Amino acid sequence: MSQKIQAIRGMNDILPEQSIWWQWVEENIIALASAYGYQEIRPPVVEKTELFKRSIGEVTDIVEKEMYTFEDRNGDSLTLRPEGTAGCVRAVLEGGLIHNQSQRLWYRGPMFRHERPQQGRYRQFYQLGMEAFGFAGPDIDAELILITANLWQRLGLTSGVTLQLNSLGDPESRARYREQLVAYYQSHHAALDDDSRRRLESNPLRILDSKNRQMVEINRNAPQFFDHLDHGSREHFDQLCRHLERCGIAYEINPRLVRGLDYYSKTVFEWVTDRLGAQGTICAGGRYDGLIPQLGGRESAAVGFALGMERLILLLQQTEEAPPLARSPHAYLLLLGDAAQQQGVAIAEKLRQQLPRLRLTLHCGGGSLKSQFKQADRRGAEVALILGDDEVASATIGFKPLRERREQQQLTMSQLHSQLQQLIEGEK
RNA sequence: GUGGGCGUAGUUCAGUUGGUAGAGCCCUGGAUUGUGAUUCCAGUUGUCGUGGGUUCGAGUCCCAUCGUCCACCCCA
Repeated sequence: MSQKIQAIRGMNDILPEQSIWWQWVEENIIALASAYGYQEIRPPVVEKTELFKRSIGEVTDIVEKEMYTFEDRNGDSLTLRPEGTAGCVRAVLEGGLIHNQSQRLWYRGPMFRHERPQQGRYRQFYQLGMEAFGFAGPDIDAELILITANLWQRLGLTSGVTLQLNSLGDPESRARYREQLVAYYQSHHAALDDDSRRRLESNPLRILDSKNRQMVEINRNAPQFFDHLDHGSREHFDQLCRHLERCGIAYEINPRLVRGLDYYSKTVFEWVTDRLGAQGTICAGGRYDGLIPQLGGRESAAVGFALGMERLILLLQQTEEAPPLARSPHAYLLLLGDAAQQQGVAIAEKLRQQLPRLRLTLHCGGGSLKSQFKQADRRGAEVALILGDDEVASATIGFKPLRERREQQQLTMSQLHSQLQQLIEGEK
């Protein structure tokens, strides 16, 4: 036997036991998206490397060491997308979708980052994102947050997640604040840990978010961003809070909430949980008005979020008592004897043609009736349909309910048709 | 990139101071020659992650390597 080939580290198979959960979550998201008037957009998984460098920021960890970058045959540098917003903005500009008009869009799909895998973090991971273009006010910020809150509700996630909010201000006030912060930390340089000294160069705002206990004291006395917020951003933020309050959405203001990606400004938010180990953020987003001109478009407002599918599903699996119901077959057709085996495929196909919504599994491969019944039961079928020599001779089919106490019946084909129809209409 | 835990059947795991590799579940067949989910009986399943070393003898001890999980960094 030759060597087994394994999947790549951090890139997992979603097996049927798991895909039930994925389908359930995705069905809810799709329903919500259309309920709020968002349309799906599907940009490619690969883009020019330059796109991510320009949008995410040259000096971020993602761009510096986590991207799957390779050279195409013609020498272009290409990259597997590490996040969804950049490609989405590129597509929207290229397609002319935000030329003098607004758009509400959503996307889903795999993202790639070369990081060490751990709980809730993988090299190929799935994000679901929503982006709104051309809306400058806090109403749309509120709408996006409400969509996520609505999603948790539909998924039965009534506790364990909290909403954190912050404002990063406009670029000018953020730059001013950044200067003050750098000055503050430089005056306490000796007290900083190694990570914080490094962040002082790369992303000083991140120091505020340090997990190191040693940093708690020094961070407490650091200048507060809220004191440096420009009037417009302050007003925007206050109105967002009022909207959320009127909708009964609880939130916490977290002045240390900073986004890793360069393009954010004004509103930022995160949904966090303490039930997933080190990966507490299941959904994060914010406003990025500056990104579109950065990618060559005309000045335009933009706001969006992304949620991590694996993290959300992990959390749901810890919270829900039972997995969502699988779409088990309505009927399982058992075949016994040569005559039945010869006709089985055609009979099953005819039933599916007549009843398009019927979920019918055909027993393939023969075996004893007993073992065929076992299969029917294990697949979760509502009824077993029995076709043997007797049935072929009398042009009937045996109909045995497996989930309720009812006698087995011998039915003609037209009786079978109406029984199956009842079964289909009987669900939900 | 850094640190720690763990690798034994499809799966969950046991395996004594080093002495011929086990159990539950799953699966297959039978008890019932055409009736599942309960019960009883029988049966299949292994490069003990891989390579090397110590030893009369290694799943067990040592070294290396790979994989995996968790954490740091960073992020959804």
